[in-house]
Amino acid sequence: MSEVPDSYDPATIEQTWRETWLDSDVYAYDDDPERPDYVIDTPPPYPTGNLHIGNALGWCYMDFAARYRRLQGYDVLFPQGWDCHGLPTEVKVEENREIHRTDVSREQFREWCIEHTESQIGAMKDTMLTLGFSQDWDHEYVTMEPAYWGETQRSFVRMAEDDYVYRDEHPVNWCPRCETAIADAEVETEDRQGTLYYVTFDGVGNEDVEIATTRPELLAACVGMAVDPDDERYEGRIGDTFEVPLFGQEVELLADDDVDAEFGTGAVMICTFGDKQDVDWWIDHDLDLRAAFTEDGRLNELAGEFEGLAIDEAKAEIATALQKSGHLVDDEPTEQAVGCCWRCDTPIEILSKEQWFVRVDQEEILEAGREVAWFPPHMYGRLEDWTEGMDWDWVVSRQRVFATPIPAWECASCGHVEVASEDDLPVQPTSASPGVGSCPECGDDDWVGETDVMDTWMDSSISPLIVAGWPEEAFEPVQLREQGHDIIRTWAFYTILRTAALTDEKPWEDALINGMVFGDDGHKMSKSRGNFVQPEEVVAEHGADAFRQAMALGGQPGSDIQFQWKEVTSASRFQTKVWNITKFAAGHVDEATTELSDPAYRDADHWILSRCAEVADAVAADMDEYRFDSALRELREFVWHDLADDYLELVKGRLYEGRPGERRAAEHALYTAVTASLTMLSPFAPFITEEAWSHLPTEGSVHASEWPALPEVDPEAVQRGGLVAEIAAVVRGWKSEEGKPLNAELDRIEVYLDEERPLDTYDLADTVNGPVYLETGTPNVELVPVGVDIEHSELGPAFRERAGAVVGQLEEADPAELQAALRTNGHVELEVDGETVTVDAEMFEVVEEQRAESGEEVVVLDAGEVTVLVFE
RNA sequence: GGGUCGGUGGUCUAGUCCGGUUAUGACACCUCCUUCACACGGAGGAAGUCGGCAGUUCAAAUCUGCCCCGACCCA
Repeated sequence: MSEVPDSYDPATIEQTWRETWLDSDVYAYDDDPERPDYVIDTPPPYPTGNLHIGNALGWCYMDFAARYRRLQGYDVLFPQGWDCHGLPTEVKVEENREIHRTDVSREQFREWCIEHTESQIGAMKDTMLTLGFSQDWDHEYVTMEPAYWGETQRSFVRMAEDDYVYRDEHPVNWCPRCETAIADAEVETEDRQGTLYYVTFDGVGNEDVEIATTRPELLAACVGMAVDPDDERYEGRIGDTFEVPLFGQEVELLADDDVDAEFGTGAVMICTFGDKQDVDWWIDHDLDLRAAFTEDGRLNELAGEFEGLAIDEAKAEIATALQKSGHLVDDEPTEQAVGCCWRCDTPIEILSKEQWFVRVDQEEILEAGREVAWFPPHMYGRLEDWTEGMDWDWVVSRQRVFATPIPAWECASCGHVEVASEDDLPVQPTSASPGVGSCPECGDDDWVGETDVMDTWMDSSISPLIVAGWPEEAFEPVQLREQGHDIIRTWAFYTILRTAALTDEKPWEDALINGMVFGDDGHKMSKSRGNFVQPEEVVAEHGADAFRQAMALGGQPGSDIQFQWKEVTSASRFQTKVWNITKFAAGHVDEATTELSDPAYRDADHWILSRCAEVADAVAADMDEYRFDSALRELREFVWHDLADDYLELVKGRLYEGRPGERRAAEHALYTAVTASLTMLSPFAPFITEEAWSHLPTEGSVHASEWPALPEVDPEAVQRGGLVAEIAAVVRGWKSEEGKPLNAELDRIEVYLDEERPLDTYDLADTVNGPVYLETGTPNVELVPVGVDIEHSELGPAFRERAGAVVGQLEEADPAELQAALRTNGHVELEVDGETVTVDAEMFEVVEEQRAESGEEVVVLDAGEVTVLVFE
């Protein structure tokens, strides 16, 4: 406890707590067998050096959950990993050092990549600390370290033993710029403007046929032609032979249902390979393989005079040549969907290559996926759609350097492929030999180490296993995975696949999916649009707590949210409120307050404590469902209106000049409500709540406190307290309307209750600033019936189709007459459509307005179930 | 072309699953109020065809169908 400064300055206070927390163990995972675990499979981000606002949203969600679970008594493990391997770093290093990766040794190149990555990690970690995320940094993992990638290798070895991993030649997606195979998930379809060429294929002993293609550069790889079997234009032509223009190979016309007769001329050429469709036809019709492209996207010797041309050049030159030779009939612009490399946007090719694959067992993945609780639930659909649409196995080998080495060797003598044993790991097969010694097939010992490395997703897709202590410890699903919906088809998909393959388990209990963060104008953030916001900018302006609150309130988790500066403004104002409440409370409570036994609570105290208990339950229910938006809204509502506006105003009198027993009870209730509020707010605003906590007679950190569990209180007292609060609010509202200061003195007020109740007027008198008299019975006022209040749920079902007419009659009738009839008969009778209907008392209420009788110097106020007379 | 999610005062958002007071709150705007935690406050006000059209129902922001618009995913 100490003097509370008048204003709260996030910049200095947040920095102080950041440092304090780093040196403490408030966020440490204790591995305590007494408490239930709450383990988060934190995303290991790619070390770009910049934690953007979209990342920040996901980490806010995890941090809210982690902090909430700690308060609930869980032993929380919130680790942080870094997914280091991959192409972007290789490219960056090549750029920075002005080299090509093949200019230096693999070892040297890896070294430089590691060096580069380390500095990027530092920058992102700083942002995480700035934003107040509560990871346990003793549980940090870095995938480029042998300790990690050795486990990636182990997972590979085990999956090879279980026949999930195999090596084979198969057509794969190939990025000619990155010069590596890539998986389906790494191919993004882009709509591009292309040209559709109409090309004549000369018939060999029969009529010519015209085909349509967007890719004349593939003519050298043409191995067939196809039409729809039902296409009458080609009736009787199936089996005819044609000569491929310019290149001369002869191909046959096939019939296949998959040909779209509407497209172009209805005839297409089949090449190895233009797209996945070509691969299907190639397999179905058992065609030749004519590979016309090199790995760097040029035509090879099959293309004759066009050899060495890049794809774009080849397209243009071959089109020109077709025109000269008279084979180009026509061309027209067309829209086409082009598969591109998601890292570099280069259109991909399909090459047939010897590669390593992971078998995709769709049913196994879906089964595990269904066992996970998805938040929101429809996100499971994304996984299902993607999984069901998978038609190729996952190609996991990459022809790159900075990645986990594939732990395998090929025998130079007999071609036998030897996968490492677990005892060899971690291993660099390019510089070590297999532990097995000589080749088990031929006995030779001339090993060639595998130079291919693994897809980076092979590293990150075992993250839940790693954080859970696999392989030393038997794996059990961890509690939470948080990630964006954009990577369900990759990270979520691969993680479920791998966890099922390696452990036969689902990876997580809950999968919480965040949406994307858009700019203030509702568009995707981009520098060119000028709507780009960095988390650091927001922190500099209003502090991390305000940023975090804005993230929580942007929308419910799962939906895309717009970053709104006004949410930050409003959060900042709320924090001022919290600060002032704390300042006020700190002036009234001390250590003795906390030790008070059996406080002489008055009704207002019972009321606020019971409200607080309700809020604690409601907020916990929201937090359990990851409804951070709704949780924080409820908390703000309570703290601002119930606690500050109503309760504080009610007990000021007692606190400033009450008798000791009653004063101490108010102090105790105030202390209880304020500290409970701080605890509940601490997941959202960890800094200000910690600072506020430290100014109150509390112990330790707010982040080590317990979720409020307030005792049940007498419901009667709560009800009376609520009434007192309402009366105070009504009088306050009236004073304001009259233009009076809120502390304006009143002669007296009279409170009329239906029945005699021991309403606690002590606090009320101080608050309204005048004596309070409790009266029973009817006040000396005029009651003027002014309208009706229809109970639709009673009246509607009773009259069904006539309900509208009945309501109309009731609303038009003179309220005074309705009331008279009701008092005499207990019901009213109305003429509806020439028929007399009876409307019972429970179907409507006559609304009365209370007015002072003429000439009286009194104001009548209506506070729900009571009437208040104010005498000035 | 298929699928998913969304369309609520000027702006953003809750409510929609499970139909029934005056449709929630924030920001901005207007009026009034210095009061011993807070004017970064308090009390009020104005502002909404709940995307459109049909349907179901006594009753629809909420259920059903179709359509329009937007975002994303897939082809």
